[in-house]
Amino acid sequence: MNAALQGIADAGHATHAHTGAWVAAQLRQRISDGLLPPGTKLSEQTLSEALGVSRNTLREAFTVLAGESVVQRIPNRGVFVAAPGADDVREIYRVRRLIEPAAVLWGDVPAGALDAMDVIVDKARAARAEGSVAGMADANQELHKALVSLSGSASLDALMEKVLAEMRLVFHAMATTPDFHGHYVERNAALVAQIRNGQREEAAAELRRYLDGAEHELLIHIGAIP
Amino acid sequence: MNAALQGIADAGHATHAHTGAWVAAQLRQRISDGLLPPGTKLSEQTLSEALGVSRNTLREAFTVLAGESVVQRIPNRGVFVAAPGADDVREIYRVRRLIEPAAVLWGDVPAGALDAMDVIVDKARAARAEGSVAGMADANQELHKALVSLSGSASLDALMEKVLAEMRLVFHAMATTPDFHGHYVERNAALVAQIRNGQREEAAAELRRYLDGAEHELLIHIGAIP
DNA sequence: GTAAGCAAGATTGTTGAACAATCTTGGCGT
DNA sequence: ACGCCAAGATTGTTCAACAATCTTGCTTAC
Repeated sequence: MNAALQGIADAGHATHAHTGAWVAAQLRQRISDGLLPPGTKLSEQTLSEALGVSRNTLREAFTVLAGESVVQRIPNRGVFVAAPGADDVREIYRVRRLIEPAAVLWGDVPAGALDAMDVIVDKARAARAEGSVAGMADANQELHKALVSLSGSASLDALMEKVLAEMRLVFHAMATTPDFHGHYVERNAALVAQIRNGQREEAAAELRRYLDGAEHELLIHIGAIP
Repeated sequence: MNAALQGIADAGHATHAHTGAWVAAQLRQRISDGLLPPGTKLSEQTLSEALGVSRNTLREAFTVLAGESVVQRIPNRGVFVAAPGADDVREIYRVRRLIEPAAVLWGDVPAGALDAMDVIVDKARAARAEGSVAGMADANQELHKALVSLSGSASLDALMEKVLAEMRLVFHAMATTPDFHGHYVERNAALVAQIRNGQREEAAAELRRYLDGAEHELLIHIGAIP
């Protein structure tokens, strides 16, 4: 049995409203944390035994995760943890480059939203100070999620969440994880300041340049651009 | 058996790669066409017999459709065709008001895209000339889908498709279906002309006003605004 | 007469087993 | 080394069963 699956069965086992949804959540977490790296095959028999659920219920969870593109289903071959490639990275940034600046430009900023973003920026600075790449990555994702949430739309929040989950898969697929985020800590801070000053258009334009650069850097690192 | 289900079993029955996906497609179609109106209960036993599939496979289809918000699942109560309310309408327009103008503003316009839009506008005019409300509604949805596709993003296309499907449910839920779209035919045409002229910012701003008005009109009609 | 409470029936949630279809693996022969 | 074929393993789908929950209709008390 895969070591990453050990102990899943022990975690809170009270009767769950929807067992299928619970199984999906467990797998989503394990995948997001990198315990189940991209490309890993998720065997029905192994997993159903490890999780203590029937194959049917597990397949329901697979259907949920496949709908979220967390997992790829190949007919008669099985289910694999999604392994995003260069095209997926480009698609991720197409989405981000559209909804993030749009939320900055047209979203309304509720009281406290900017303060919350400042807290996130401080968290990123603290992580940088102690050299925590993971901490910076988390803070970065948190900030960009907060930007999209200016839209006030749950659907866009969900789309952004899906996109960021795919970003985590991209990072997990990389052999070495250099510090992409260090460069962006202060750029994020400047962005928040611009929004606070009401310079929406400038912030949106800057954010688009920012995302262009980030995409380019990432594509170079995964070898899609020489 | 519900009359809307008659004949489903007869439609092309060759072995399907994924029966669950096929069942989901059948139901999605029936719901989108209004044969299964919002609020309809989808009984597992009835449907599994009508479609000639097992309850397990049907439940897999339900999981897919629930993930698309086409259907609402209430634990131990069953599955119902989604019945969007005023809040859902507001959410729909939050999304549209963000991604449509953003695609107009920042998308790149591939050769032929504008001509394709002109064709759609002509289709809308023809539908209006012969008084076909359904024809105008279809053309309208097609045009706005084309606007979002300027983004070049499959994810945003999918989100727009989901949103428009929800819009159809809203219309199906209305007792009377007045002509919302007649007013917008020429406004759509003007929008395409602005894009053709390179007046992106003006087009985006106009589109936002347009969507504001449409949301307001719809909310009034469903009685959410006095 | 109405409302609360309860029992019987129906529906959903989950499991286990079974079988067909397809894929993978290993050995075989050329 | 290469292709081919049979055996085993895995997935796709169905069926049957049972527990948990909901619905319905009846009874009973006030």
